[in-house]
Amino acid sequence: MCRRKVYEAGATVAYEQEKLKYIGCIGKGILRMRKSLPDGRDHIVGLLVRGDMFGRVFDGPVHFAIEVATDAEIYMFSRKGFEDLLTRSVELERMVLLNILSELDAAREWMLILANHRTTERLAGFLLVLCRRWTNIAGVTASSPIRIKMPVSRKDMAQFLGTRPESISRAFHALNDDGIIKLNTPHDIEILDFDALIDLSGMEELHEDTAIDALRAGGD
Amino acid sequence: MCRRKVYEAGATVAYEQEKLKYIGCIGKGILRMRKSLPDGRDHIVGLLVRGDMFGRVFDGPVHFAIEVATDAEIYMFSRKGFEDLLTRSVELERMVLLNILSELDAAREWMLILANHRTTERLAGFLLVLCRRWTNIAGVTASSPIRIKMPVSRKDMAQFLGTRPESISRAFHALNDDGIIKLNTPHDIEILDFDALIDLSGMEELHEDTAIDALRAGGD
DNA sequence: CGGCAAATTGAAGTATTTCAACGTCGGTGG
DNA sequence: CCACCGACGTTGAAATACTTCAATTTGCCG
Repeated sequence: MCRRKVYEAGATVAYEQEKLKYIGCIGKGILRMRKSLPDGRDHIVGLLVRGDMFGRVFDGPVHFAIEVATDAEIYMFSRKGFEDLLTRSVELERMVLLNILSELDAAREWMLILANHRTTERLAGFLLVLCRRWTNIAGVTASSPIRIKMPVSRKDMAQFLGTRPESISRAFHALNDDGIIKLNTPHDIEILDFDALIDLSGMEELHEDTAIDALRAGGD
Repeated sequence: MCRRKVYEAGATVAYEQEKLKYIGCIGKGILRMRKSLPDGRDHIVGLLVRGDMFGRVFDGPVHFAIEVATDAEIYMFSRKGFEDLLTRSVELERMVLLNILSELDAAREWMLILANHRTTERLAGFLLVLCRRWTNIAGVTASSPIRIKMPVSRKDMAQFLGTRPESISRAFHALNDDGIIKLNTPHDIEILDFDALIDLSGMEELHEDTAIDALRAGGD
């Protein structure tokens, strides 16, 4: 009932509006959720990392294309089998419910970040989410200082944050010049000042966040 | 186990990070979900209308303040009783799960709208969501043409769409001057051209949306 | 080493923010 | 009943930030 599949970066796992016959669970790697518009514009709606699931339970087609950003390992459950399993196990159904609730939280957090006016503010929020939720998963190393192996291109970040690659680049270098981050290479980034990032992003509650504190302890 | 409460516009039903002892279900009126920042900025994260619920099932505190935008009627379920009920009824738990899934969809749709660059584009998306999901609920009248009694202030819209009240005002008048909407008063708006709104917002899939078609039929 | 895609930089054009001022509406108190 | 006040919406003008387009550099892969 469960198969393991390996994908290479650039592959497409599911297309928009496709009615998937399976539920996917990410074991390794990073996937993009992409929404394409007929006029050529498109947006990255979210990223999926280890433990995240896609393919809708008890419901219609997926609304976004699922693409592989970095080589990935995915566990596929037959949709029917999975639903039967859920139906028989109340505990499992509750776990799935809690999982979806936390995805909802994450989506609302992204909305807050996207509502920031300036690109540097949105980028700050993006980096914080990367650090806080994806430590040791998405190329975030809890070293001293914290080091991020950025898993997506400037263009992907731009589409996600509602701006252009050029603006992302300028925002990165602005943070770099202010001593808030250090750009070793375009995809190798160190976080030097978490509090400055938090102030920029407007996510004040992270000043007391335990996950961030743990990183800060190593990073200062 | 279920109590009905009436609130006046401006009241606060729940504060940020409050651990609610109940689950709320909106019967009438509109509520705002607000995130306040210590530095004075704050954002509207979402609106709640009839049938929407708040207060987290099987989980932690609410992450946003819940405020009353227009006089509202709310049904309160004791949290404990509600969870027991869910535990006993598989069907009910599944309904709640589906409800949360559609909230997740809605949040991702908002993310797409917020990722638009120009204020008029984001406002167009906002108006479409109002029409499509809240017909006959949130002051949207399925007349000919469609008429919206806007339930929130320009400032609230600005905070939600990540801009300033002045820009919202200019965007409204830009749409008005282009003949896409008609501003009777600041809060009494008619939708004249759905397709133009859809093109602006980038939500192309709405060209074939049945809910929009129904409105268009009355409106053209 | 060569070629290509990604990232960066510069400069001009466009959109938004900011600050200030004005108009309108609804409610209050004289 | 009317004048006043305050909140809200609108408008204008200057400052700022972002987009756009073009050119250049960097990094990666064969």
